[in-house]
Amino acid sequence: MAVFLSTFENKVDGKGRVSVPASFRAALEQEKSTGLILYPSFKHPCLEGCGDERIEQIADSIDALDAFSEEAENLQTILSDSVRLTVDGDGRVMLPKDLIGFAGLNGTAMFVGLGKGFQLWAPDAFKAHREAARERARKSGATLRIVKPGGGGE
Amino acid sequence: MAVFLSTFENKVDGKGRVSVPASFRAALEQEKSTGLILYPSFKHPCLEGCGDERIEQIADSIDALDAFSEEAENLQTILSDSVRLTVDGDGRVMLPKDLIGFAGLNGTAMFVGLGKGFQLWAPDAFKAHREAARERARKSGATLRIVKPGGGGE
DNA sequence: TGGGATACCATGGGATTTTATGGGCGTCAA
DNA sequence: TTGACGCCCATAAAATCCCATGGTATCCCA
Repeated sequence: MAVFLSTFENKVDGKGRVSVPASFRAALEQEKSTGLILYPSFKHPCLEGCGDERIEQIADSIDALDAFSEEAENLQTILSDSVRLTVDGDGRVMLPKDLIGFAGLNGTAMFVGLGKGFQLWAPDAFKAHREAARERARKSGATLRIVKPGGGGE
Repeated sequence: MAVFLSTFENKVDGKGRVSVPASFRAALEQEKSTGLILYPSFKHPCLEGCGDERIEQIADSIDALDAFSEEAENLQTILSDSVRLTVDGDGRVMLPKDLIGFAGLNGTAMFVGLGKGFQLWAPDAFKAHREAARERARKSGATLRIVKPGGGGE
């Protein structure tokens, strides 16, 4: 199965183009995605990315709901905020201006692999986010040590 | 499968013409639609749009209902109010005046991708609607998880 | 094991093609 | 004849393609 791993820092040029990391392209091809999907994250100032598969699943799921229900409308916002980008011959995509704005990208973007999907962050925002996550991990790690003494700590 | 994604803002000229977004045209062609279908939404001040395939599904669904029920009669108005528009050589359609009036279009129209179909909104009305929907979507994160169990993504 | 050759990748800058949009002209019907 | 509508053309902006370059990792062979 295709997996997005590691973190890559690539440049966003004046035209809004970024190189998609080679390993991400390989993962996309493996799930037969001709392009990739991006949409603004609900939780963070970053973009969520994935292959075609996931969007089609979402579209199908919405279709299964009562067509005019509020629930369907909520989910539809994902679709209306999504963009489908095609990877050009050089392995790059063009980021729409509004998404660049949403994520605060300014010349550089970080591709963060999350397994079945990935995220796109502005470097500073990502570092802050990562620090916070590590901090939380460290604290919960302390809790774990208390629960299981004798385990190897950090 | 054809999927309508993203949101586009195009101009409606004095003749009532609008360019259909290129990616929407591609989706329509993919499902071999000779044109596109529009009908007034009965929930919102906007127009609902789709391709041939979708309208046939809707017709079938209505047909499956009890023929003389009130529900069936209500839904049948979708079909009687529908218009089929042909896309001209430049990728545009002509919006009938009554539909322009219904959606309150005034020089600009927003094409909103919703997966199997799409909507046409006046910009101001759409922005208000989108804000409300996003807010609800944010609060109903649990619902999103139900859509794709085992899937993830935050 | 070292050094050179090679392939791949990220990136920059044009050139080319697609889109969106405005306007004009002819046809058909009221 | 007048307006509505279909078709064609022109244009500016934007997206897409194509090629060139430099750097880095990989491979191969001595």
